[in-house]
Amino acid sequence: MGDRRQEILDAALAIADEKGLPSVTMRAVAERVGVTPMALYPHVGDKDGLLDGMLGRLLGRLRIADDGDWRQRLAVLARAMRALAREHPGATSLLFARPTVSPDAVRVVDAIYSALLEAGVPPADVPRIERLASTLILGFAVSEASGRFGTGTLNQRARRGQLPDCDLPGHHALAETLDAEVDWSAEFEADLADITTLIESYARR
Amino acid sequence: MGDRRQEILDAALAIADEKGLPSVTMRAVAERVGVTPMALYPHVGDKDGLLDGMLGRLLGRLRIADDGDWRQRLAVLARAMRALAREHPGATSLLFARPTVSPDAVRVVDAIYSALLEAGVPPADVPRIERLASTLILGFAVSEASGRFGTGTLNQRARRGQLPDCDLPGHHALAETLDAEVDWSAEFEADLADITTLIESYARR
DNA sequence: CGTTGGTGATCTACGTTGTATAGATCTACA
DNA sequence: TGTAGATCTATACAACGTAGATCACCAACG
Repeated sequence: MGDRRQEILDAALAIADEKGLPSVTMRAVAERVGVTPMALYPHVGDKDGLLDGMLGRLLGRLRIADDGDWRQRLAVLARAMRALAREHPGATSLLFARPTVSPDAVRVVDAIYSALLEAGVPPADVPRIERLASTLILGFAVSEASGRFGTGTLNQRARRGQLPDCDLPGHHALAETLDAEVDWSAEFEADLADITTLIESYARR
Repeated sequence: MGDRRQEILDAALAIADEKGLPSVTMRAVAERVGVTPMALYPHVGDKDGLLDGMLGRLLGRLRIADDGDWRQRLAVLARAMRALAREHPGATSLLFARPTVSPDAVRVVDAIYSALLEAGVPPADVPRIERLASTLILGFAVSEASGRFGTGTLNQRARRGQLPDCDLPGHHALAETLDAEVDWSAEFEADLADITTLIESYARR
């Protein structure tokens, strides 16, 4: 029974990957599964249920390492999350759109709790630091996948050309830096390093 | 001409605030403005254009302080962003959903650039730190508005009850901490302080 | 063997959505 | 007075999510 459900969710994810989230309609998913639209309802309940299920399936794919130092575990988890977002850019935007409390999501949160505790963060600070870290990691992944970070050099140039320069002193001062291409993987690693040092600073109290 | 457009966008924002984003339909907005649905099209172009316009109007409301120390300016901007998100929770979810490059958005980015430069962050690091800070601030605002952070104590209890405790060592170890109510304003200020110290650490190189 | 219950898929239909297209109305200037 | 441009309206259509009724199957029991 859960077998069919997985099949449906995977079909929905595939459609989102290929043609974008708006193309994920009950009819399209049904056709892909080889079934009538109404046949989906016993399995996912609802269109919203389908989207929630997609998100759950996404988080379910996250492999949670349980070996190694807390730094390694955190890094592995973060990189896996980003990889997932790049693999499924369409579905990634759901991460900030709906408040999922699926078992898979809780499992991920728990892994971060454990890492923070092992690092030595005071228990009273752990929930907040977890939210900070996951917001940053998820935010990065979603921003990268949804294009919020800008789609490259072209965009940067267009940005500056679009408005009178005199109104944008910051952009003006950074002109040459902004024209350089961004290595997003390097940026992600740098952010991860910043999170790690932040955690270490909390552990030293 | 832009007058009518503003009126339309404000009507759409009002509907989103009152009845949620899914209730923002062309017909509902038109009725609120006192006009036929098709009359909206010359002004917003499209349904997506309407949503983009709503986001732009939101960012346009952000007052950007130009007096005071960079710390103060950053803090004022961040708090204004959060206040805006709490005022318009429905429209806030658009922030991570669509890659807006409106003049207003660029203005905000530029304000952060200026603050970072004044703080003494090396120019090569400024764009990344800006993305880090804005991702965190926006992520917090969106998470709070959309309920991703969990809706309170009830939710935390439900979370732990939902799964076998043995599988969740982190939650188990933090049991009493997780039952405490969260002061979201205090958490936001703490995050803001963490961002500030991070910026200072980059300025010291 | 026939009957029964329950599980899942199907068929049809309805209201709502975004929007293409064509026509109506008003303003301003010659 | 007439004409061009801008703005709103009327009508229509395809696609969407899904309620409701029906139907096919298949194990279990008499």
